[in-house]
Amino acid sequence: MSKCEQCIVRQFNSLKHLSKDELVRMSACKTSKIIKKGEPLFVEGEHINGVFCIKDGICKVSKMSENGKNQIVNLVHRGDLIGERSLISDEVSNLNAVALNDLEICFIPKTEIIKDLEKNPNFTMDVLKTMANSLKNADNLIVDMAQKTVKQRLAEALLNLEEKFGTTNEGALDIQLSREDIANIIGTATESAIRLLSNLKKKEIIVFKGKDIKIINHNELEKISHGF
Amino acid sequence: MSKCEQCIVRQFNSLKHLSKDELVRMSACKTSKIIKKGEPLFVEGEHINGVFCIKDGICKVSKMSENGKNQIVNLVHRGDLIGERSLISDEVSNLNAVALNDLEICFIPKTEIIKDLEKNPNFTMDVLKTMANSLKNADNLIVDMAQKTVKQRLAEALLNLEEKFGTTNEGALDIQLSREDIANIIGTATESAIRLLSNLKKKEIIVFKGKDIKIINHNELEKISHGF
DNA sequence: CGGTATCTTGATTGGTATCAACTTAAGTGG
DNA sequence: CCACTTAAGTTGATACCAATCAAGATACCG
Repeated sequence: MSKCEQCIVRQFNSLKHLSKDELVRMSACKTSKIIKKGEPLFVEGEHINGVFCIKDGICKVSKMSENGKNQIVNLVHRGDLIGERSLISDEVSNLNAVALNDLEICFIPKTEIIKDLEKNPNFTMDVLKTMANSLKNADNLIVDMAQKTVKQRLAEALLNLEEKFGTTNEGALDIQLSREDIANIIGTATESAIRLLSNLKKKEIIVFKGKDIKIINHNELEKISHGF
Repeated sequence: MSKCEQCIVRQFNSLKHLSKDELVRMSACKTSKIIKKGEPLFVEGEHINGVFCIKDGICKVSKMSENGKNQIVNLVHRGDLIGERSLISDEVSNLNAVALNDLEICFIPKTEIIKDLEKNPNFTMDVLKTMANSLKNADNLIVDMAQKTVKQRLAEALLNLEEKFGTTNEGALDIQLSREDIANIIGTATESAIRLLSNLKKKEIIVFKGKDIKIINHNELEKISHGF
């Protein structure tokens, strides 16, 4: 099994602030796992009791609404930590995490890492920073959901996806989402998302390359997301 | 000027974890202020550089959307801290805070309290806990905004307001909100909010007492918020 | 080569925003 | 105290957006 202290991925998240000693200790108690595409990493109501560090792959974080619809609240990928909240509160998870493609992750039990949270202020401060940033993003998302039209939200989502996940050699978004996933990101019915995507294609703002989506006219998409 | 170490309000937030010494030091550099109803505590784009502790009154925390509409993302009151994020990041505020009624607050400069954040793990952990909880609430709000109808959101908002702010002697919500404020909480046009409130009144689920709102039929309101 | 999941398009319905007119309430100054 | 002004609340009519239902097309998989 690979060692935490040699893991590159760690550089991308709060774990980079752990000392050599702390990493060795962590390495000894962590477990690695492969989650297949479509399989859950954890589900609503589950006790997580630790954090997951994503070594490879993309994971959709979602929540069920009362009417049975799935809302994706975040997409996390290589380098991200997930489940930090379980370190702080003993509540069960309020979110689902499902692999969007094959997922390679490490699980670090709460019992181990909690010591670092108490004794390593650099680590704690970084967790705090990450959480503060998530909170800011969440506030922005609330405003968008409440005030923007579905069309605007789709345009914005496409731009955000490109910024976050980048593009392939051919210029397509480097993330594969079903129409349903896209609908669940922007919070609308699948058919509505499909319809709007199809409109964007007609206007030659985006094109479909097989399963991939490629943005051609960023400028226009930007305009749409701002309500023009 | 009153002293932090004797302040009751402190018991309600993370400051309760500070030591006597820390409080004395804090007391020496804090400033007290009265913000009149309708006046801003801080606005979007401003450098806050400290935290506000609310001694009395209610403050609406909102964010402007691109189309010029105001979305209320939180209501904070007596005992709450606001501006914690300014301790962690040097970014300007992304939110507005406006007094809903006359507001009595203390301001503690970042330069002072940042030391406690670095050296008092109990305090840091409580800030972390508070933030984790805010994040959970924000996720829930995202799902509600994305998936619930305006009618559902109004019903839910009324119940939440009652739970958070309690009721007066006469059983009315112990918070005075304009129709516009209510609309900005649930993320809809003012007229839509008015219409729905008026419907709830017709069905004798709520009544208006002067400026106050009183919930009579909690059961029915609960049902509506769940989509029936 | 079926069979199933995903995708796509059309028609219909209902919810919500918007615009406009009006009523009521809340100051303000004479 | 009244007349005036302004803000806030209310209601109706209309148009637009998005959800839903239904049907068909395309891709995917054993």
